[in-house]
Amino acid sequence: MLDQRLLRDNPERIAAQLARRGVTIDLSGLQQIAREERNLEQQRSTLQAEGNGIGKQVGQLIQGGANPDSPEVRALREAGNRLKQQVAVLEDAEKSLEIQLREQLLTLPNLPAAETPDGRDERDNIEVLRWGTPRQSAAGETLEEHWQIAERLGLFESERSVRIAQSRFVTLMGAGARLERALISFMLDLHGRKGYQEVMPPILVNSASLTGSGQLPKFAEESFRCAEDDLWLTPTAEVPITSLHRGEVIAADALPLKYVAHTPCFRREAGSYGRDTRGLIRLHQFNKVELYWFCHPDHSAAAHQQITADAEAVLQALELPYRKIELCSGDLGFSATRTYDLEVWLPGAAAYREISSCSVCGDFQARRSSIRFKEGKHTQLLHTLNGSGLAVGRTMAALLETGQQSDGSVRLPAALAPYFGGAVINPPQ
RNA sequence: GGAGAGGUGGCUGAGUGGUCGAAAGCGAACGACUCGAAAUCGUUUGAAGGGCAACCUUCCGUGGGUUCGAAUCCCACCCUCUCCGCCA
Repeated sequence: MLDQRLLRDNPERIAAQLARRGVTIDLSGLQQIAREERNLEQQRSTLQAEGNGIGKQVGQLIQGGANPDSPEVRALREAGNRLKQQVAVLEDAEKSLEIQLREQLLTLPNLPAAETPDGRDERDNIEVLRWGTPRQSAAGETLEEHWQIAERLGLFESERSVRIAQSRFVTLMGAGARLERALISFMLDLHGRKGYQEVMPPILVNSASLTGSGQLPKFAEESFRCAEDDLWLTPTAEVPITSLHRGEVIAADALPLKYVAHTPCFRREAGSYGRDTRGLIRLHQFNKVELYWFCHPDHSAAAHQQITADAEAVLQALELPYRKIELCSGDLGFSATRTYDLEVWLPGAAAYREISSCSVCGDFQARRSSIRFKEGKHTQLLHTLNGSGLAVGRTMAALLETGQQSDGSVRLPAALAPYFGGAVINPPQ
């Protein structure tokens, strides 16, 4: 959520920044509301001060022995009543403006950081670097896509999963299930050694949590919902982790708080009919290991570099070639001010695919969730960052395509062997 | 699901309808003592909004109500805890 003071004083600046995202909006109406609200607040508080004075007078008179029914006291009581009515009217008007204002502010995305390059959509994103040598098919060699490999090796069931749930769900089987588990443990351990505290949060989250991290109110159609209970299946661990400290004031010297969590993530993938229908790339339920920082505003830019490096470290340890993309202003997610995407090379598909997104959200989520820190006497909003480290299913896809051998087996990176219990997946006998 | 108890500041925990934003303790900050530290003593220490200085308003789970005045009384809701039942 954006700062109301900035809205009152300088809506042009907000509009200019939102324009970089491709959001054109006239904020003069909102500014009016914000100013009118402040105006009412001032009037109301003056009247309340008057009323408090009357209350105090009455109290003193009665304690001093005055008759509660004396004309003097009665006159004061009547004055108090009149004030109370006036205050009630102002209060109602003020409250309705406040609600309007908040409702509308909650639908506005975050402002892009100064460093974020301008652009309209993903075509304007900037490639920052490439790591590793992408595997290309040798002469006469055909590289399979991961779902072909997985089917051949019996790593998952897709058709039977439709029976269990519906399309876009898979059941990992045998070595496939074991590899998923190995990857989760491997990632958690790797990040744990770098100072991230491991957490396993609820994956059903309430509306307040989704609002706090920015998924509501605008993106309700992206999440699965248990309507009876005001609970939703979390689309990312970013949601429960943000709310882990919702409403708190944290001591400055406790920052940064760094968390890593593995959770299943649930997304409706509305509007992606027909895309990535096979395999592990786009599912309603997938595993993800998420990195999350609560940090001091002065350190968030550096933290963004670090959290991205921590995600890259997983790809490097798994020997998976990737490239790092900086998103342009038009391609940023709702809550982000600046984002790096990591795209892993899929040799079978001969394409880079997103496997991690590392964003700094400034105070946007902190304001929605009221998460502050205290430094000396001052309490102020902190900054939040999140990054996938990594999306597990897509990691498996990359490993299968990268490690595929001409004999039909798949070779896994050495780092994974202790977790998986071997470095090769062989075809079934 | 049934019965009971309770929700107060960073934490623990008092609170009779009338200077209660709230005792006390802990924690924290500063100062004194000390070569330094501990201990001790003293002072300070909640948040949001508005003016941005004095100051004003609001906030004791949430929302209503009674009253000149509510942390305190009334109503509804939410949540937590304990016991029982059920259950991995």
